[in-house]
Amino acid sequence: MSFFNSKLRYAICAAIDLAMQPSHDACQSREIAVRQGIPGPYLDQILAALKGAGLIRSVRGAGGGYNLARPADKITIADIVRAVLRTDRLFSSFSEEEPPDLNAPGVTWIVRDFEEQIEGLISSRLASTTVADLVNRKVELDDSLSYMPGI
Amino acid sequence: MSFFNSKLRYAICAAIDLAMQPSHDACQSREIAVRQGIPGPYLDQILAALKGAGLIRSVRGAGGGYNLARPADKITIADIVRAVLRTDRLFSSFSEEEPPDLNAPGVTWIVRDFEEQIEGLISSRLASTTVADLVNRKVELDDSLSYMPGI
DNA sequence: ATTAAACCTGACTAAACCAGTATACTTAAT
DNA sequence: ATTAAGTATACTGGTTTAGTCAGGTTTAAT
Repeated sequence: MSFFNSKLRYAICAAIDLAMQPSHDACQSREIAVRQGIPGPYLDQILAALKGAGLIRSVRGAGGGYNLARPADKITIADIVRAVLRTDRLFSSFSEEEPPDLNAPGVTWIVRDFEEQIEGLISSRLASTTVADLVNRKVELDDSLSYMPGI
Repeated sequence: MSFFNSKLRYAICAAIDLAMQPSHDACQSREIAVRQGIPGPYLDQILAALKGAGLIRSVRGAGGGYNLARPADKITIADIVRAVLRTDRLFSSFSEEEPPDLNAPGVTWIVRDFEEQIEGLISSRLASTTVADLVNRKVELDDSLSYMPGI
């Protein structure tokens, strides 16, 4: 079991890739695909989803490409997940639709309630992490690895 | 997207159901299935998985049935998930096998690393919640709902 | 000894989902 | 007009999900 699927991972990678490019020049999907090792046509689908959610902008035609639609610190991972899933909530909520049976919340209800607590945990982490955070993390790691004192 | 699948939910329900029965009398799978609304033959598979992991014990033959193998506060939800998944780790680990490339941890690595942080969050919650906790939660809710002051 | 109630095993299946491919089309710059 | 780029949608092989089903074994009660 792993938490993200490949589509989600690709989408996040693509967003980070765009965030790391010098701004204002549009990035072609082909370049992103090569840099990040994502199958070209599959990436196109993913970029379409990101665009549909307004996270990236595109310029069509020759010399066109993609750009982030907002600063990287205004795009959360939760935004990306929602975009790829084409939904406006991360998890299908249950307790709102099915309030506990008065006098007898079934065992099932208890389990779903617990499940939603975990989902809440996940959601808040996804919503509090931005693309910029991940870019920073990469830069930090790059620095700490290339500067090796004593070598 | 929802976090548990139905098999997992059924397994947790079954464990709670067993925990709520007066101890020492074995519980038949049929009874559990009816009480919790779980398809009979499917529940059998699930109980087999729980038994395989040593979480429940069974007594065969007429008048037989199932019991928790340990006190409910010694069985965590993580135990149940591992049992149903028939694996000994909740999530497939990545960073142990693939350390970051020295001089250049790829974007992919950063994403997987983030993913594992989330997985850690989930794991610790699953491991710190026991079947007894969920039983208690049910009892609390039952009480607070049946005692309605002013009615 | 027989029987019925229970658990055990493994094969099977329809539907959905995943991870892509493939194809045809639109748009814009040269 | 040509070409390089994004857009849209259909398709496909493989896997997973959510079960079902048939048959076998064990045990307790009669």
